[in-house]
Amino acid sequence: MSTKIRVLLAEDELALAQIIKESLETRNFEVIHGKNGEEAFDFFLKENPDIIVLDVMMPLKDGFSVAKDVRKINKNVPIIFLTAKSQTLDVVDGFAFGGNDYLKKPFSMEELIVRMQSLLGRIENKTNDDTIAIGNYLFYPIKQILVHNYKIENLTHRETALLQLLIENKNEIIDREVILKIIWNNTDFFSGRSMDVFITKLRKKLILDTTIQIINIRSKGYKLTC
Amino acid sequence: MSTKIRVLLAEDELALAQIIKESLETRNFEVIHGKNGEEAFDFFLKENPDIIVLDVMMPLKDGFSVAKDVRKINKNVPIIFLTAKSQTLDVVDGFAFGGNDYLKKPFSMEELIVRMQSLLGRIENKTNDDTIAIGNYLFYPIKQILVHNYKIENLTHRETALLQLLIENKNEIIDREVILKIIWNNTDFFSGRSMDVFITKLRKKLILDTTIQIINIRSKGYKLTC
DNA sequence: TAAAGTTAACGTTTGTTAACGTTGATAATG
DNA sequence: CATTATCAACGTTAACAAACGTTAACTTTA
Repeated sequence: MSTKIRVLLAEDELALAQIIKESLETRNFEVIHGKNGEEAFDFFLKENPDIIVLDVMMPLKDGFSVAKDVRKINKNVPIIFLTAKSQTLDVVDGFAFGGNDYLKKPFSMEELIVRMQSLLGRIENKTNDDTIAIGNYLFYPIKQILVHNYKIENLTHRETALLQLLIENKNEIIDREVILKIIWNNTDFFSGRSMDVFITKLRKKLILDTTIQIINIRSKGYKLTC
Repeated sequence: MSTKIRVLLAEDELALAQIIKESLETRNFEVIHGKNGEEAFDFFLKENPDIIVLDVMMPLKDGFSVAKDVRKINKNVPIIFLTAKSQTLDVVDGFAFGGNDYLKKPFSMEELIVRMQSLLGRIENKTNDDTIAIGNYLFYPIKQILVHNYKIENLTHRETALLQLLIENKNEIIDREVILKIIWNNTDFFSGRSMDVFITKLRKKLILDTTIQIINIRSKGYKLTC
């Protein structure tokens, strides 16, 4: 199972396609580019991408039509439409043809990535218990290791326990006291200092994906986001 | 913060309604059942559901009519129509009345659930606290950052809380006292001074889009506009 | 006796307090 | 009636203390 997410991008404006492709590649997506609807559909059949981004207006075969044919074969792969028209009708049509989201041009890369991650997120995080995906790391609590791009980083027991607690409560604040009670079984001053040290250690070991952050909420606790 | 998703189901065929209700409940949805259009609309007003599933043909008030009235009050809640007729015309009408998707009877529960999840996923991402567009900034309350043109600006917890409150009440005045009570849990003189400081900090961090303004209404409170 | 975890020391960040400047509404004055 | 005085509300900056981050020395554990 490769960690890179494979994106099929169907876009006839080559300059735009290039920009999107490069932006996505810097974020560790693999991008397959079809220059028109037919080519895109061919690539879909051959490459089995994880997510599809379709321009609506394209030569040979429009985006809606591609989506319709894709859905005959695969009901799950997320589809995002890019549309220059802003009419509601288009948007509605997109959903009717099996799209999951749409973006009006012009759009920012941030927006596209957010939407993609949202659609992927629902599928992605269903990995099993002894492997947890976190950003573009894989975390194996039982083995006490973090894997990034096939490179293994060993974790100690305390590091593992702390990271697991943070991941189990991803995007939520965990009170300092709660962490201390669970992992150190003790909320005194020195345990607090110790926790700080381990937070530092984890931040260092997670530095290869900058989207992962362990955020401190002063006087409350910590929150892991990605 | 993952409370049950609340579904309003409007369906006059009681046997079918019961099947849908039970299926959804086993999947951890909470279901409110209206036996006709009027009852359904009443429930909508009282219960503020997360998603609405409307049979089109119902006594007293049909599904389209319910959708039309719902949309007067709430433009975001996803609406799915159930229709026995298979004409495209109906479908188009459904979208015209503000529906987001439709299912032809007979349909499988799997299909209904997939459609529901698809719509909920999208909405979650728009209204949910993950990403909020504000002017040409993107605000990520969970990550405590503001992004402008790919440039990241870190926010502290207080800054995040205050900005989120302002954005949630965009274009409306929030009373000083309300802000102080919610964020500082305290309305004394010093908290007031502290709030002033944070208003200044936010204004500075939002300076890259001059259309965004935090306006003071003397002796009342603040209003964020953009 | 290495490796893991804790303690200690010190640097950095965050939120509060304080001091003072600016603005706007109302009242007093010529 | 226009001008000025006054005062409270708000804005801005900086100083400060507490919380947190980081590094390294030290102690414990397997």
